[in-house]
Amino acid sequence: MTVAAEDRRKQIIGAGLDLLREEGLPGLTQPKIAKRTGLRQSHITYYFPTRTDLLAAVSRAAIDIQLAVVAGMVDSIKTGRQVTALIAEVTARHDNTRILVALNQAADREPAVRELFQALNDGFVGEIARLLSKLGVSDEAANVDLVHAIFVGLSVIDLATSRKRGVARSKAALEALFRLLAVGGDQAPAAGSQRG
Amino acid sequence: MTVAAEDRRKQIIGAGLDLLREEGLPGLTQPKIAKRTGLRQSHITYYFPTRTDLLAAVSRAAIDIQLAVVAGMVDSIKTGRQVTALIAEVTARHDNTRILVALNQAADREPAVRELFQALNDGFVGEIARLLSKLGVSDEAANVDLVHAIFVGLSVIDLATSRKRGVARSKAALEALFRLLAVGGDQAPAAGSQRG
DNA sequence: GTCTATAGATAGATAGAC
DNA sequence: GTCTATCTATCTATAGAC
Repeated sequence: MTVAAEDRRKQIIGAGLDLLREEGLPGLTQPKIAKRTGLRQSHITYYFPTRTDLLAAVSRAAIDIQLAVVAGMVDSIKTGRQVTALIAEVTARHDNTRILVALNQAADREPAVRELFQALNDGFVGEIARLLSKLGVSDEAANVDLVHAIFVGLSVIDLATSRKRGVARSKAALEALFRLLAVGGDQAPAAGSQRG
Repeated sequence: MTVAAEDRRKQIIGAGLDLLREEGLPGLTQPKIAKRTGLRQSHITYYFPTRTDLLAAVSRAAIDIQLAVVAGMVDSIKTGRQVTALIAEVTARHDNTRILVALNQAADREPAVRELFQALNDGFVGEIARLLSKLGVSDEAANVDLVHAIFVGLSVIDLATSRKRGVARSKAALEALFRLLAVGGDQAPAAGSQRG
């Protein structure tokens, strides 16, 4: 495999990621990738013989991006006051959510992607545990799964909803959760905890 | 519009719902509906001239079902002890989640469905408020949105994940949530609250 | 008003030229 | 090994028969 070929593979995957961001899984087609990369349609088949191959390659890249997003999010959080605003902002990034939903959908249909998706979930869980530790909240499994679920749920709901103040509403829900976690986690209700 | 025509419309919508349950949005095609109903493909176009018409009709029916599921769930809950097991069970119904995800995806692309989706969310929110009241938990907006997002998040994660004990894990997260809500909600930590 | 046959668009994959 | 032209499958929509 030459250097040029490897470049083209990256090009194809990059175009595929952009399509997932803009249109979700149904947008990931050979003709659309061909148009964006300047390659011919049948050329995509050459580098990725079957649709499953293409999907797996793009999914791998998408998962890396998702994990980088969440890792960056956790890294940038220094105090408990920032956490809800930062997560709420990410739940409102529809391009990011479309990738998440596309991966989810692909995993539901393609066993190959399903296995990859496990890695994404495990990575998410690890990062969230790191976040909770940072905030001084117990990182027991149930707490981690709660934060994971609310992140996914808020993202998905926001994608399909055009309600006003969507981000503010997500932020309020996140504040409610983290307030509860702080109170319940160390059994010492903080008298001055901010109320949404 | 004759009675027979109305029957066929219902048949078509019914077949469409089954396809959403089994394959999600990409499964909703005229040929597949035709096969299941015994009608010809072009017949589907006759009753629903464009794909958007068909999608809107099926979405309407799907939303009714989703609301009925959640209303039934809330109705059947008598005590706080049941709530986590019941919700966890619903989050593991993949056919139900596929409809939810399909609606979400359709709403992201089709303005017509997007509007309908608002009704689903409003209905969800109303039912969850009713549930929280029933349980003696404050039904303030943030709490309702919190439970809503957790429900959606757990459902979506479970759909694409083949982890062992998925339901048990969802149940543990829900138990943690409702324990926190009960404690934080009425400011009176119940000493004997069960731990997951 | 109801239905059939056919057209038109778009997808993924193959055979074979260079 | 790389690329082009072509083929088959699948989906939606239309024109027109009954």
